[in-house]
Amino acid sequence: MRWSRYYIPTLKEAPSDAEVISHKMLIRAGMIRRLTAGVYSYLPLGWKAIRKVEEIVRQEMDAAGSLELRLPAVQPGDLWKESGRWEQYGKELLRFLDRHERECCLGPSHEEVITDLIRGEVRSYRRLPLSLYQMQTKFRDEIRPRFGLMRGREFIMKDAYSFDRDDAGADISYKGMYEAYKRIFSRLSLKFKAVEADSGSIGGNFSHEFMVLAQTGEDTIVSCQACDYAANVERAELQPPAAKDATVPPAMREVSTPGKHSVADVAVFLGVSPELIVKTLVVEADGKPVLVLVRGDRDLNEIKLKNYLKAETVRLASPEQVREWTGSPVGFAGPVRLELPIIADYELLTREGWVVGANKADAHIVDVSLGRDAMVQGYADVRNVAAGDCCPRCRGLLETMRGIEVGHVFKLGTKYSEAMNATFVDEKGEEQPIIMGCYGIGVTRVVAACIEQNHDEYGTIFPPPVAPFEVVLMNLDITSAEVCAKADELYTFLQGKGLDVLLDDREERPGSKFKDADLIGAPIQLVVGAKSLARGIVEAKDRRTGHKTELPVENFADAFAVWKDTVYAGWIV
RNA sequence: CGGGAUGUGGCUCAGCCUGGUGGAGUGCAGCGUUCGGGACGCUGAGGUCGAAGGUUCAAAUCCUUUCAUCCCGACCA
Repeated sequence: MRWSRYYIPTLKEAPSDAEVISHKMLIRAGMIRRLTAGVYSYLPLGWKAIRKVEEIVRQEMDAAGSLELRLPAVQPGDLWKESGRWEQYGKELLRFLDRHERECCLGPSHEEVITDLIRGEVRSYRRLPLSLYQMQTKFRDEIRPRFGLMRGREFIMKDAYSFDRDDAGADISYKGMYEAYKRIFSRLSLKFKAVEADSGSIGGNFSHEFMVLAQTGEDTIVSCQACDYAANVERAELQPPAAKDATVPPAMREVSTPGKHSVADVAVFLGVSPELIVKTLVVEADGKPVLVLVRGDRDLNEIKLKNYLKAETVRLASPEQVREWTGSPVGFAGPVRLELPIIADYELLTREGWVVGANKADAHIVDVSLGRDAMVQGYADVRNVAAGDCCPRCRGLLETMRGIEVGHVFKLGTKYSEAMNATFVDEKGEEQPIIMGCYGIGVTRVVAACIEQNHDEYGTIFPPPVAPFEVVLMNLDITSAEVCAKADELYTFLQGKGLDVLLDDREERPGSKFKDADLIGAPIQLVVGAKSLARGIVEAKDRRTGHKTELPVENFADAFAVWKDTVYAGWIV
């Protein structure tokens, strides 16, 4: 491709509403433009990167035996009522009425549609197992879309679905997809980790997320330094404590803590460590109050709590509810003398003598023994894992890191097949529900994740498999017939080698060409100019390392081949 | 949905407090000088100052409403 004929509207400055690096870079490099909140146009360069990701995904899905198809984006509300998600999904489901006032939605995922398709077609065990996938635009009306392609309301996703006769078959399908995902993200040169995850509203009982490691990731993941345990912090478990300090404190007593309603304030005011304070969280579980106790320096994990309580909805109570239920403003709730269900985190078993809220304004109680002074109904694992905790598998040390969720594999089981009556007839002639799995990859998010993981102050640095152009070939002297001839010759040569080459033949000064080449992130830059040509060389730059090499014009083919291999080898993760 | 902020040429922003002929940089078009890490000079095009209403002799500026966008939080696959 000749740059003069291509369209890459690069910008010196990023729009002020772009927060994260990938968002800024995608816009500055002329790859995307925003239409409205969370909705972007993919410009030629951006679309080219997306297509490269799609192609790798497609190759690996095909290799894993999945069959590509294409399902509708417009879906009837009735189908979603059958699965129960019409009510469950909430406002994130983009709904509308058609001209006949029929309820419709734009698909945020396609479990319903694919289950509907299969239940009408697959009737016999002889047709199973079956695996189908598609690349499609998904619609999720996020409360707060942000970070460019990272969390949009409209985005491209690869979603695959497996259908099996039994659990053993479903396990094989799941494992197959898990392995395919590992190959995909490795081929994309991403540093990633597969972690155990909560399965959320899609349903099912077991899932793994594929996380691209990056500081700007929206998810926190924990991993064990000793074994291969890794999990989303939403899911990561903690074992009950092994040891317990049974030292009983002296009688509890109330102390005045005027205006000190945060753990940090109370700790400073009383001169104690936050680890000695019990944080009492007032929670509304299915409309009813529950007190949840965690150590002052810990965070409540609402998903664990929800699972423990077997509740439909769990949320922190409003300040009004806190006042009504505990008789005190937010910040002074406590477990002493309160007739509400109380759940405490396991960690609170390790010692006694806590500082707790007194259920009245400006007062706390010290030397509290939860066993003696409060009515704790149950101890459970309800807090977030933090760095320094013990691995639930091997008791090794856990560490935390940030990740961008780019893929998710679920074992759905029979959630949808039972709700929607998708069955097959087995060898014995008996009707059985199909066992399902579903597997997603956020294609557009992968592009953003690539940039989050690979960039510098000058622009994006694309891994070769994702780069819209692998080589930018700069012609610095377009008025020189000699330079043009050589540039064109190299251009043809490189294309002949199967490389995606962008020949910068624009009427621009060299400085602009260098800046633009850095910005769009091609892993290889080649420079042809009158000066270098006079010396018989072509300048080559490895975009990732910044190293420059001089390749001889004579015998360029061999020198380039060797050099290119070393550049690409540097990308292997 | 709660809290905070911002809407002024394509982009980044000043002007608003204290009302009186709408600005700069960048980008764009033309000409000239330049030409290996975003050159310089001159000329030019481009704005219903987010929208509506109000106050006023006069509104980008003050008031009200509204829409949009962003940030924090809550919510959530």
